[in-house]
Amino acid sequence: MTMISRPRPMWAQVADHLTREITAGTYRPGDLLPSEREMVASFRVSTGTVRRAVSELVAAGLAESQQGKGTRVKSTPSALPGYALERAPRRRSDATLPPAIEAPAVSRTTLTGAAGALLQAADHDAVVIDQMRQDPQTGARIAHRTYVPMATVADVPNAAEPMDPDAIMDQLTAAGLQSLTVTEHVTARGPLPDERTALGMDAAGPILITYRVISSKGRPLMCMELKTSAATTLLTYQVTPPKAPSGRTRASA
Amino acid sequence: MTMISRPRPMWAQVADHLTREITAGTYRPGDLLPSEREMVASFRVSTGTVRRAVSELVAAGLAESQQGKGTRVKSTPSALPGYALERAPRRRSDATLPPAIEAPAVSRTTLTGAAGALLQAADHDAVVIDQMRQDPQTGARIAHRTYVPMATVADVPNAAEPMDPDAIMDQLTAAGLQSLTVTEHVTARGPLPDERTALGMDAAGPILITYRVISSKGRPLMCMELKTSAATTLLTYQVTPPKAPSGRTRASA
DNA sequence: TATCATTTGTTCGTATGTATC
DNA sequence: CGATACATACGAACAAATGAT
Repeated sequence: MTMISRPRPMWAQVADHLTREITAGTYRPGDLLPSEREMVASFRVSTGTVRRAVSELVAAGLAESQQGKGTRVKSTPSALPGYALERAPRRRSDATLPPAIEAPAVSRTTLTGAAGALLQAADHDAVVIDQMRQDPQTGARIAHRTYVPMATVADVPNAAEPMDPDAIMDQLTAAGLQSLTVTEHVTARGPLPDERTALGMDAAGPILITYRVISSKGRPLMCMELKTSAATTLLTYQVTPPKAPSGRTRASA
Repeated sequence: MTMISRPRPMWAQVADHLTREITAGTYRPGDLLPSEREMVASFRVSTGTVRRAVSELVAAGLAESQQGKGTRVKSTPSALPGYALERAPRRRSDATLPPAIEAPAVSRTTLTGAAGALLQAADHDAVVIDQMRQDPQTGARIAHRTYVPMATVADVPNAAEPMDPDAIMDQLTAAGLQSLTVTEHVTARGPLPDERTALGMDAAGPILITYRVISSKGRPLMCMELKTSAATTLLTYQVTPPKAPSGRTRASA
């Protein structure tokens, strides 16, 4: 049982508590959360408070409610959506990131969810490097996280050290890894209460998440995750027009 | 005053009503919406119902609430966020869209919000072509909309007719427009209640929105908007690794 | 500075509807 | 059919921020 104190809204505290229990594995994917009535009893709060907390989890993609059945922990928290819409981008221009406002924090975790799926290394261990960044002009914050699987650390010793995102490619090629490809995935979801505070999101609204995966000959080497408030950030891609429209003037669908 | 019947949840009906009044101009950007108490009185519903409705508008980016002041209509509904994060994509692969499941609907509106800003033609008139698409495998729905400003219609007569997105580039080059560039913008926000039904979103969660702008020599010609449920769709971009890392091995930040 | 009315934010408790098993 | 669980709706009270008096 976790203590519930005053200043932070009680619905947020309940949501935090459930989030911790889910990420800690107390409730495993597919499990049913306690029913609303049970939580009302155990947390000693009203139904509205519990409903608000659960709806935050659902908005964040951690759980799924269904009338008559219950609220179930999502099979893979923040997993990848089923339908992949591939876009056709081309031109290169330096991927500029705003400056860091904190020292990088290095830790180690087990790969789960989207990062695990994209790195094809679910349940494997990885080094994660967290660094908060902020655009001086607009104040927009970006939570930057790099996942480096242990297999990559073995091949590229420097990879586990915090470095500028632009310098990573150089390190990989210096380590002899060839034919590097980069794929970027974009998705969005509602923020968890603690993500909202970390990103300094005053208003409501979802967060944009991009995963940039660097692979060598089809083997994923590392993954860089970018979380920003969708309300303050616009992702922009330069795209090539379909190559030289020679003769194929396709008709309407 | 709009009639409020039963089957659709009352909070959704109130949200729909407010959305119509905002888009119709009854409440202009910057205006305060009626206070919760006033709406409770005028709609004859409870405070909770009004709060739910208003929170939907806020999540969709149409309005902004502030304690002690009121709820204000956002300066530009679904406007562009301030901070632009430019990514560095490269490789081309055909931008595949799932098949259409409805006949295209053509209408005409005034450009506002993000589309108006991106086309640099706010408050100008444009032809809009709506077409719902659906992926057969996953059932993911995509609301596809093309904005063709009247200025472009004048130069490219066929542009105002529904056609396959891939064929548009051909039409533009056939009309003599040169050095075409394509820029794609990605953002996300909470869905309006009617968008949620249109996209068949059962669960909660935000929608991903991409704007693909085609320009000729810096002049925006048209804009294609794509709205999908973020829970079911993953946007994917192929990106070029920074060109030939010759010697510049940048150190950490 | 202090007070007050207004407005949104939070929390409570209850009742009813509806899907699931 | 009944039990369970979430969804909707109601009404009340107090807290906290705001702006004017």
